[in-house]
Amino acid sequence: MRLSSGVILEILNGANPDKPVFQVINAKKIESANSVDRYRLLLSDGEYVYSHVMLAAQLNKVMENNTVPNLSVIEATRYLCNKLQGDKRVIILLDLKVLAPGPEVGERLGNPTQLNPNSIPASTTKPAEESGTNGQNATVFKPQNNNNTAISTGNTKAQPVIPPVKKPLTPGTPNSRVHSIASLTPYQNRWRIRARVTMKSNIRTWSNSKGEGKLFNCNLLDDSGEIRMTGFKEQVDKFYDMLELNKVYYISRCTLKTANKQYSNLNNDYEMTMNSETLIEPCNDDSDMPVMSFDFVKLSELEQCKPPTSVDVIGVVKVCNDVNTVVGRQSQKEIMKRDLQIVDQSGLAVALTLWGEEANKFDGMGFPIVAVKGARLSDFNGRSLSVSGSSQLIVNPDTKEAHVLRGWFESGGRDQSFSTYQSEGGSGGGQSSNWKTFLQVKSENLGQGEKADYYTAKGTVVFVKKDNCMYQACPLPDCNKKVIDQGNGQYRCEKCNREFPNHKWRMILSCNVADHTDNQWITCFQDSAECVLGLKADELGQLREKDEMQFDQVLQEALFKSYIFRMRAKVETYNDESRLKTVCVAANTVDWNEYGNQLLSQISQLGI
DNA sequence: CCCCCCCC
Repeated sequence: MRLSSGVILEILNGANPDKPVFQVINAKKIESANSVDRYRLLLSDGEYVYSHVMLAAQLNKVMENNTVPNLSVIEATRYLCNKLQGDKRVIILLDLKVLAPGPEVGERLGNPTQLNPNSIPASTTKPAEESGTNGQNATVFKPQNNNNTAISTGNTKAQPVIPPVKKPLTPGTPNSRVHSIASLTPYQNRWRIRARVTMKSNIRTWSNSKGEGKLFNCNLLDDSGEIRMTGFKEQVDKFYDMLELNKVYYISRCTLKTANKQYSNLNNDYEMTMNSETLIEPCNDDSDMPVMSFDFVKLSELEQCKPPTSVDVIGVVKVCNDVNTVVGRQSQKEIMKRDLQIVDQSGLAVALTLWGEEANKFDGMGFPIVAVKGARLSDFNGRSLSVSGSSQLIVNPDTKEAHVLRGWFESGGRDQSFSTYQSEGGSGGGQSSNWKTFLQVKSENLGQGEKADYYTAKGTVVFVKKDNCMYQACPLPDCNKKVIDQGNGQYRCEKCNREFPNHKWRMILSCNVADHTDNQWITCFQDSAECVLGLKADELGQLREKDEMQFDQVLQEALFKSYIFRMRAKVETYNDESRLKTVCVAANTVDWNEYGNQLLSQISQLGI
C-alpha cells in the first residue's frame, strides 16, 4: 500500500493534488459544549506526519462506526487547506474512501517526520495557480483502487472546484473561479457561485424575545445542487428586489452554516446567510444553467407518498374557494387561507391550501394551472396539499407539462368526474379519519409528539361528569368568557370589560367513552356536548336552574349511547406532570351503513 | 438573527 509521499507539505503550501493517499495514525474526538463534536486526525503521507487535520463534521459517522480505525490507509476524495490566524494551516477532510482498514495494514508505513504547524517549510513543488483548474500534481502517487476494501463514505458531493467560466471576470470578486454549490462548506470562505434563484419567499417580519426584524429566503440552484440563502434586515433592502425568481446571479461572501434539516427540504448539509460583505451580481448569459426543475408526482400517486412529506405537483384549479381566516393553534395569530381543489389527468381531485398574502391575492378565474415545488403533503382527508414557506407556487407556468394539462382540461378533462382520497361520509371517513381503537391510541402513543394527533373512534359514553359541565358565558357571539354574576341581574365579562343583563350557556363536558378495547376520558365543548346530551346548551342551562331532577335525567339518558368521535389528542404538562388531553372536536351519531362499510374496508386491509 | 408549514 503506497502513500502519496510528501503530499502533506505540498497541500500546506497551496497545492491541490487529486485524491492523495494518507495513513490515519490516530483520531481524537474534540468534544464541543455548544456545537457538534469533531474529530482531529494525525495524518501521515509516509514522509510527513501532520497533526492539524480535522474531519468535516458530516463525516463524524465514519469515526463513530469505526469505518476508519487507526492505521487505515485512506484516499482523501475531497479536502481543503485553510489558513488560520498566525499562519497556521489546517487540513480538512471533506470526503474520504478507506483503501485498507487499519487492522489489515497493521503498522505505520514509512518513517515519517512530524511537521511543526508553526513553521512549515516551503514545498519543492509548485503550488496550483489560483486561476487554474483542480491542481494536478505530477509527483503525486495515483492510488490504485482496491475494490475489495474500498469503502465510500457515501458523500457524493461534487469536487470542490469546477473549471473557470470563459466569461469576463466580475471586478471586485474575491476569486475568479466559479465554485459549485455542492462544494460550499463553512470551512472555506473564498468562493463564488453562479446560481439560479428557484424559490423566493415573501419578506417576513419577526418579533420575539431576542429582537425583531425582517427576512426572506431563496433557493439557489446550479449543476451540482441547491442551497438555501437567507437575508436579514439590511440585506432584505439591498437584495430582495434585485433577486428575481428564475434569474441567474454571481454570489459570493455569504456566511455558511450547518443547515437545520428541520426547516429545509433541500439536499444540502449547509445553508447560507447574507452578510454586509455579500456580493450579488446578475449574470445575463444563463443559457448553460439548469432551470428550475420539477419532479412532478401525479395526483393519483400521492397515495404512495407517505405524509408528511414534500412533493412537486401540477394541476388545474377546478375549485377556488373564497379566502378566509383561521387562528393558528400554536401561533394564536390570525392567518389568511384559501382552499383550492386541483385536478390532473390521473383523475384525482386534491385540496391545495394557500396561506397568507399568497392566499389573498390568488385569482382563481378561468381555471388557472398551478405548479408547486415542494408542496407539503398531509394525510388530512386522505391526502391534502399545502403551499408552505419553503414551497414555490407558480401560476400558469409556460412549460410542457402545463400545456399538456391545459389541452387535456379543455378537451373534456373539465367535464370528467374525479375521485378523491376522502372516502364517503360526513365526519371524514376512510384513511383520512385515522380510525383507532382506544387501545391503539395508547399503544401507538398518540398525542405524545410535538403536534396534536387527530383520530376517529367509535365509542360508547359510559360516564359523564355533572360537576362544572356548564358555565354562564359572555353573551357576545365571539366571546365565550365566563361572566361574573353581579347578583343584581347583571353579568360582568372581564374580557369585554362590560356588564350585560343576560348571558349564554357554554358547556365543557367531561365524558368517559369506551370501546371493546379500552376507555378514554375526553372533553366535549359546546357542539359535541350538545350532541352527546341531545339538548342545546341554553335549554340545558334553563333545565338545571328550574328542574334539577330533569337535568340529571338528561345526563342519565346520555349514557350507553354510541357515537363516531373525532378526537384531538395532545399531551399537556402541568407542574411537571404530563397527561394526555383528548378533546372531542366532533361527535356524530353512528351512521350504521357507513360504519359497516368502514369495518369492511378495515377487514379488507387485513389482507386475509 | 427566522421558520417548526399553521385550519379542519
